[in-house]
Order: sequence, then C-alpha cells, then structure tokens
Amino acid sequence: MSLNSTAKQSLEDALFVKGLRSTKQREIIYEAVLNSEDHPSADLIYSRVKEDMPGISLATVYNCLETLTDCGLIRQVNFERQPSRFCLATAQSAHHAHAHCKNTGKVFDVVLPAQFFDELNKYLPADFQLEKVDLCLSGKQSLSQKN
Amino acid sequence: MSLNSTAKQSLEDALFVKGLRSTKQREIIYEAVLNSEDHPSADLIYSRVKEDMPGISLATVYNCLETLTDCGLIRQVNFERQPSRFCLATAQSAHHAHAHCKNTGKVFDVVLPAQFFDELNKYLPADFQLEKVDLCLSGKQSLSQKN
DNA sequence: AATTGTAATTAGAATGATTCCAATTAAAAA
DNA sequence: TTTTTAATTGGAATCATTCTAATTACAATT
Ligand SMILES: [Mn+2]
Ligand SMILES: [Mn+2]
Ligand SMILES: [Zn+2]
Ligand SMILES: [Zn+2]
Repeated sequence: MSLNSTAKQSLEDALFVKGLRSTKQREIIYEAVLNSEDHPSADLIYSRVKEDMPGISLATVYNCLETLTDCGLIRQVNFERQPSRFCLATAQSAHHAHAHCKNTGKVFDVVLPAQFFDELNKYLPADFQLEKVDLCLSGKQSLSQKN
Repeated sequence: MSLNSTAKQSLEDALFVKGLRSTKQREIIYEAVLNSEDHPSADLIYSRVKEDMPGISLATVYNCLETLTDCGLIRQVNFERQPSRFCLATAQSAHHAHAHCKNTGKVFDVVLPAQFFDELNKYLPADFQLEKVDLCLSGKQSLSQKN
C-alpha cells in the first residue's frame, strides 16, 4: 500500500508552505495515519510503520507526527494523561470531537455541525482569539457491540 | 484562612459516601483548590499548602487530588500534555469549559449553558453512555488586558 | 486507656511517554 | 561535484506521575 497521488500532493503542498521537505519517513507516517481508523498512538504507528521501513526510529516517528500536526495534516488527540493519539485532519471533519469508551478503550470520531463550534465564541471574552477546540467525551458503550 | 463549615461539611459528606476519612491533608488541599482562581498544578498546590503544613509530601498532594477528583469535589483539567491543573467542581459550574491563553499561559473558566452539553447526545451512538465532557479551548487574548 | 485493625501519609525509587543531543545521512542548491 | 542545510538516528535525559514499603493516624473494640 502507498499514498495516492492526491494525498501525496497535499502532503507536499502543506510541507512546502512551511518550508519543509517531503521525505520517505514523513510520507509513510502520513500514510499510516491516513489509513488508520483507530487513532493510533506514536508507539503503535511506530510498530506499523516499521514493517515497511524497518530502520525508522521512534524519534523520527515523534518528529514527523509533530511536523504533520504543525502543518495541519493530522490531529493530536489527548485523553486525560494517556499517550497521545493521532488522526487525519480532513477538511470536512476538520473539527470533529472524540469519544473514548472506557469499556473497550477505543476512540472514535464524533462529527458535529460547525455551528456547534462557532457558538462557542459567544461565551468567550471579546478579545479572545479562539484557535483550537478540543472536545473529548468519555463514557461506556455496550460491550456486546461489533464496532 | 481555613475551610468554612459549609465547605467542610460537603467535603466530609462526599468522602463519607465513598467510605473515606476526612483528614487534615485532604481538608487543606481541598481548601487550596477552593481558594484558587488560577487552576493550579499539583506542584503549585504543593508549594502553597506547604506554607501551612510544612511536612506534607508531594505524594500526598497527588493522592488527595485524585481522591477529591474521584469524589466529584474538584476537576482535573488537561491541556495538551502539560501538567494537570485543578479547579473546584461546584454544582452551578459543574460542566464549564476551559480556555488556555497561549500569550499569558493562564487558564480560565468558560461557563456554557447546560443545553450545550446535552446537545452532544444527539451526535453519539445510541448505546454510548456519556459520562464526562472535556471542552478545552486555546487561543490568545490581547496582552494589554488586566485580567 | 490500651489494643487492634485499617486507612492514610510519607520519602524515595521507579515508570514511561516524550524530548533532547550529538553524530550521521539525505536532500537541495550552487 | 561540492557545499550547504535539513532530517533522521540511537541513546541519554527529562519530568510529571505512580508505585512501594515503612510509618503514622484514626477509629473501633476490649
Ligand atoms: Mn508543536
Ligand atoms: Mn481516578
Ligand atoms: Zn479523530
Ligand atoms: Zn475550571
């Protein structure tokens, strides 16, 4: 498996904007996040990516994840003090919330109307420039579900 | 300064519900959070509390903060991977959001209508039992403000 | 009050995700 | 090419938090 040309182009573009180079490592890590539905941690991404690129280092995984986050290509998701997880930051789901199930340990996306996030400005001080919204939900879903 | 009798009673009640004892350390740490507007970290609470109780240990501060959180008396607030901060969990502001200013480093409460949080259930899977909502905002406010 | 059993506190060691560092390698520019 | 600069690498360091084993405080019982 490998990055399709559209995804590859948006990676290169986003890196170029920041004056950064597109490298094999950045590509393969972007691809790993792109193909993951499960919001993997850096460690998990490391183990997945090592299959295709055995020489990659954990430090590089952390470096690339930070770079991709700073470029707005992926999102870093934090629950309490657990290891950070990552997911794709696409245009349509740019600001989705995250739900964490305490039964299964799984994290999934919760797509909310943009209006929901816009509304927040009404409750903030006028001089506060809102840059980022992190909405993390936690709870339990029936153990007998298949997803 | 010391805990007023109403606050002291709610501390004792909340601890009793969980079969826990009210101790000098738990009281003084609850008081420290109660009297803090600034969402202090465990370390900061430790240094404040040491003035009145020089022998207290950092481990106890962590223990008590966890106990008070589990009793629903205080809230643990996490921004990215920074050290956890704590604030009072009062009935009226039970679910307030938190805003972090990247200029000043300060964290402040953002009170939102309960309806805002209730709304979330509409976008969650039917079998998901929502237990906790963490809404963390970040951005910048003018440096020339006084609060 | 003294004894007993249990819970809480304490100091210090351990943990572990992440970051830092100095050396090497890869990529782009000249 | 040669040169310059950016990125990667392995391993050490960081540091908020958790763990552990010993001590102390508390409360129930004799
Ligand atoms: Mn960053
Ligand atoms: Mn807990
Ligand atoms: Zn996501
Ligand atoms: Zn608060």
